[in-house]
Amino acid sequence: MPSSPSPTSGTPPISFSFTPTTTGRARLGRLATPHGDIDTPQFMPVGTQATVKSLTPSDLRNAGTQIILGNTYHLSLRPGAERVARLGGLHRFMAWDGPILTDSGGFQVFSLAHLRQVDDDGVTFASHLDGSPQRLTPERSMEIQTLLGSDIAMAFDQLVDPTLARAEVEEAMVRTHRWAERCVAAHQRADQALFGIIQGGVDLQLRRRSSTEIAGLPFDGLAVGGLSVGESKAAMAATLDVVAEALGDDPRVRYLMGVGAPLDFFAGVERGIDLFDCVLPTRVARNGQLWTREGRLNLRNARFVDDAAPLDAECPCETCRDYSRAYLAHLFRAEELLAYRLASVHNLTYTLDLMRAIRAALADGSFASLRETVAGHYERAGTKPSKPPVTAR
RNA sequence: GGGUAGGUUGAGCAGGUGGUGAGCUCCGCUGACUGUAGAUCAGCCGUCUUCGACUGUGGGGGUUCGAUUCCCUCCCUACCCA
Repeated sequence: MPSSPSPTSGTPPISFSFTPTTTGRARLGRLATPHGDIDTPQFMPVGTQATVKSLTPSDLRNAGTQIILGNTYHLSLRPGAERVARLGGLHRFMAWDGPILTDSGGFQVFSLAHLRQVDDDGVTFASHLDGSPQRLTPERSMEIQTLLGSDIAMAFDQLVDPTLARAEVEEAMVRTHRWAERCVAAHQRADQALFGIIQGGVDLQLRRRSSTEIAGLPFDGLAVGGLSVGESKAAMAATLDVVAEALGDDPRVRYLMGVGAPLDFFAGVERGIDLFDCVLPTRVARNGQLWTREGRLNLRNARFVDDAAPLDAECPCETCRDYSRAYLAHLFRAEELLAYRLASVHNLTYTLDLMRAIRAALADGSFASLRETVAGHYERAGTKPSKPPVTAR
């Protein structure tokens, strides 16, 4: 059956090389793409609609971004994949000349569950913009991603709530496998990589099976999907362990989709994950939550209105270099647009610096102590007191 | 001086022509956010000993079993006329 040849003929669109480390299954690597190289482990900011919200490509570069994400579903609705292609492709359209990975629309099967119907051939969405029917199939998803011209395309998958009955999780997984074969068959471009996605919820048997199935296809990279959707940290870790075990010494790059909380990086990296993406750093930034070496700060809190200190004294970003917490607190209260940019610049810089620190720690064997340090930051301000004591100042 | 419309919990408003005014929107306080329908959402937002109780409709007085509502008077605001 899927003994089809590699979708690429001649030189592969990407190449990945890595060296193992002394830290669990963690590895240090380098991923070469048509638009540049990426150090791994690496974090990819999410730019769903051809923009990482509130940031320019130059902001992204300054924060240390090496690769970003775009989205099939959103861009096909607006402005339209064919239009993007006519305008020179996604890189040119959004003026980002670094690598781009496009998601397949699979996540919207989950996040827009109330707006779609799934069948074995594909998914019909009621557009969240105007309600018009929109059909997404593995073939159309491949076509859209080709039109967008990303460096890395993702297979079209179905993810489900892992707490559903096993039969439902399995059904979505099996469907994902069939779609994966169709994506491989439909994917034509030689200069675009294609990653497969492992599903199976938090059922370890299903995950093992899915890992083997997806790894059996000629994908350029392997992704773990369907996690960080509400399951426990322990369940995510156990699932990643099983996947890592099943993949064995498979040399392809490994991508954990949708994970981006500081401590989650450590859990992924030590289980062999090379790539992460997440909306979390940028989304929470826009909502006033800043990640710092003092933990999570909610800049909307009254305690910051007179705070002349920078967000994070050790952070090199523009926000921390030039502005005070009091100023940011003011911007958030006044709903000034600059708040969103300055906050996003910081959280992204923080996140990418953390990934860099993780790579350095892997290189010198200090991963465990780095994790302890970061955990300390978030234990203080990150854990929510169930009932805060009456505070007197 | 005369007239009109008003004075409701920080602000702005609903409501209320005799029988529970704590209802809304801002502001404010707190929390959430993990392949982005979210620069969004949720809770709280008079006081207290907070599964309840109390106070409160500009001030004062009157009628009434009962007044935010009716009557008298005073004060304040906006506008109109002198």
